[in-house]
Amino acid sequence: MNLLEDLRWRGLVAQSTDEKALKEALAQPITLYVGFDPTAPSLHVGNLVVLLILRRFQLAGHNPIALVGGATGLVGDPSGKNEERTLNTEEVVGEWVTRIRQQVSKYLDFDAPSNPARVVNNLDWTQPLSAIEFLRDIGKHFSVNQMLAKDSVSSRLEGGGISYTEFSYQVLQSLDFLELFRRYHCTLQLGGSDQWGNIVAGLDLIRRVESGSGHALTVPLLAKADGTKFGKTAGGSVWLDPEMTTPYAFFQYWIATEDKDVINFLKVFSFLTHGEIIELEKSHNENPGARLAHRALARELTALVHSPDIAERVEAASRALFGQGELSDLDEATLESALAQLPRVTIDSFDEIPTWVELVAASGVVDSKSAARRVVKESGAYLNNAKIEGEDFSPSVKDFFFGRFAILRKGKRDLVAVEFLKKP
RNA sequence: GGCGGGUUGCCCGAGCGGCCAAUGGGAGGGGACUGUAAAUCCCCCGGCUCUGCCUUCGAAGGUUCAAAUCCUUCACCCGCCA
Repeated sequence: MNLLEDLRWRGLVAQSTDEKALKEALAQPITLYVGFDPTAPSLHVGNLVVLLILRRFQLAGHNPIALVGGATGLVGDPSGKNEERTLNTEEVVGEWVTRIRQQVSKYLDFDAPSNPARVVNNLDWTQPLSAIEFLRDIGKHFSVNQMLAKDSVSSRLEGGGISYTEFSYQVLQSLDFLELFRRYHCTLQLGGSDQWGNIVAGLDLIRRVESGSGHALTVPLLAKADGTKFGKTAGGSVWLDPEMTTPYAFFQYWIATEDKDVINFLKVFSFLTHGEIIELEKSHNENPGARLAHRALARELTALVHSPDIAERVEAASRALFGQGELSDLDEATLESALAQLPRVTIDSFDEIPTWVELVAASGVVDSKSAARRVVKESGAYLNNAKIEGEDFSPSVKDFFFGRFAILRKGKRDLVAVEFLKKP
């Protein structure tokens, strides 16, 4: 099965330019790129879809380029947005560029002998351009009529309006494609399906300026089976940065995937073979309660995004803490390493142990003490897996395993470690 | 430039001098049932030193015993006319 067929099997093809031509082009190694605009300090799981496809292309022998939008990030892409975005400062965007550059690098191989990856920043060729050059050399090739017809623009004209800044975004992105075509003979751009217009605009520019041709391939915007947004939790996005979403929380996010989505997600995100996925699908259909597919998904992705080592630790923690067994049966080392994955609060004395409410509020698992109190009132508060009652309940010394650890739980799956640490 | 309409809690959206921390829906949270799933049902959903107090209804002032509700100025949005 070739790459394109594999992508189709995984449900990763939304639209492409002439399929036959693309297929033929892919018979030889080509150079392709995907752009990531720095709109946050980290990429999130939604960005992972396209990023992993880039990786799939590299594994299939093609030359991947990850473009970090140091320039476009300063302007703002109107695609898929119904409102003008507020601009971030150059310093902030610059900082994000650095971080995302590193992040993206993790998924690509820069030492591949025949097809090493590249990371580029479009600020490099956009910055030196003067306004006059931009208007004369680039702008001249764009028809405003066509620009206005683009979905991203026309929907905004009907709705909240659009600034000249965002209106110009497609020109900048087209320029990127042209530049990469010139520098590296990059002939394919991948992106989410909302990027179609921008990508095709780039192809037009390449045709006009260089009489060259290239291809476009877009990926469906990933949605959950129930139609809600993918990649969001109560706390916001699921980030790739371990400082922003801990590996444990990341693992938990995947393990809590709805049944209806789990096989699809394995196809989209995992590098498991078709055979392995079909096998998991079978076992999942026969015995969904065993959650084998969920576990595989969570393990694969945590290993990929964080590391196999971290994935193993986090999974062990998950098993220990959610296992059928008694917490008191765990040995100290197992418990300690499991708890290391959780949000934690420390106490330095057993004389006046804070209340359950105070501890949970301090952990950040709830937004306020009121919220924590509510949980107690609604009988969702647990200490070491036993339900507690009363807003002023405090753990006592005997509740600490090995004199060191107690585990608070809010609801079904939010755990907090309380650790006793002697004052130095 | 003129005339009119709007800005409410995470989102949508009622309220139009006291009974308003503010109807309703969605999102979110807890419980029951399960499998750390879905569906369903019940409950909750500004904060705190919690029978009370504090801060919220675009911003700042003002009227009043009392304002999200009235007045003034400012900002932004949306219509219609020029």
